[in-house]
Amino acid sequence: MLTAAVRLFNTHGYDATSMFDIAESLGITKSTLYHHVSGKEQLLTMAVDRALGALEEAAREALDSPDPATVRLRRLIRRSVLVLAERLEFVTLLLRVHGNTAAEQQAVDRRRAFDRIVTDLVKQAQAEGGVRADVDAATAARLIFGMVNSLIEWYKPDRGAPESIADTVSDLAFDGLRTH
Amino acid sequence: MLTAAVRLFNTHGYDATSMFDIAESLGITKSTLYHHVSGKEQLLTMAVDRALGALEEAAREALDSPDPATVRLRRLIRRSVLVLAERLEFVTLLLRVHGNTAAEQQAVDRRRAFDRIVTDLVKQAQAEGGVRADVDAATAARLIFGMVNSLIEWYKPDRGAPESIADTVSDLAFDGLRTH
DNA sequence: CCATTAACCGCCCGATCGGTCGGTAAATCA
DNA sequence: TGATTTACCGACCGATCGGGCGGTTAATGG
Repeated sequence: MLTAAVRLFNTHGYDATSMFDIAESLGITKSTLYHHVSGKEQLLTMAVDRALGALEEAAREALDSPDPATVRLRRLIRRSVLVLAERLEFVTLLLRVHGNTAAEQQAVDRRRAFDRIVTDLVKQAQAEGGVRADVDAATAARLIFGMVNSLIEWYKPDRGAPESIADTVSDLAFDGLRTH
Repeated sequence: MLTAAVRLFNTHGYDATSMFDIAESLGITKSTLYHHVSGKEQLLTMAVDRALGALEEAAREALDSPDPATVRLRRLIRRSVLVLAERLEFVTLLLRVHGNTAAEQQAVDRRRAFDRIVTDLVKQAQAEGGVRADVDAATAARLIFGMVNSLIEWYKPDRGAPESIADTVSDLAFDGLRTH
């Protein structure tokens, strides 16, 4: 039921998807749908929670590990790609949310907390000497995760296994396009 | 008038923005707004045209130049960042469009044509030996422009001059995070 | 100065939306 | 078996939306 809603939200947009559409895609009526969920916003909340939960666990791992920041950053990038690939539809919805309601604002705040963790990790990696120090840490963090997050625009299971995509992304993030 | 509409589309979402909202933000009535534009969809079409026009001109430059593909690719990345920064609101709207109407579908098609040009450029650069050949060209193109396109999520004029952001992006794209 | 055009407005319409309510059939449990 | 809960439905409501219509004022040009 949640997955059906998320699929419709992603293909037609959250606002453009009516509760009738969701009910119809499930072969039930709108009334029945309301018997199971409290409203449209709850569907959104549950969906973005599922995405944020996985992302936050990956971030927690990166914080708790005793390894150097550079390897923790690389691992967080890889893990994030895997989360994106595995929960593609939920993360897609999350990344399209823009804080127009209270529930959306909360999701945006949690996303920002994630971004802050990444920025701090980049800063530590720079201090360690593992990452070049001539780029602003916040900018680099945003750009690298811009790369990661772009998966929601193009990733499909037949475009490669999540693990191999994760390798490509972290390779490109650390070594760039140039031949070595 | 167009810019007012685009600003509202970006902050509240296209569907969530009513023609009344747009008219109100201009200090006119809905009737007057309809006297100047044929409808809501025309506003969207005009806005994405303004974004696609600039992007397509950058792509044309990259195609017409006699330089090696590697330098043309780098130039296209830089020019794209500049277009994103200068026409941020229009490109933001463009990148959020998902082909739900005929007009939107046309915009998506033109975006895909742009992506194809980038992929071809990466392929040529790989053939030249200027770009590593161990990553799939289409994947690399999508990831690099995922990085570029992420600007719509965070760029503000006070976060640096467009030119310096363009340098950072192309540096990161070609050389990565690693210290050299 | 008069006719035409452009800019503007108030009022209305049909459609759609999120959500509610009263009630029925089916499952569960004592 | 009888009572209670759960799943389900049709009909309805108030609000909002994109858009249209008829008419008025202001500018323009011969």
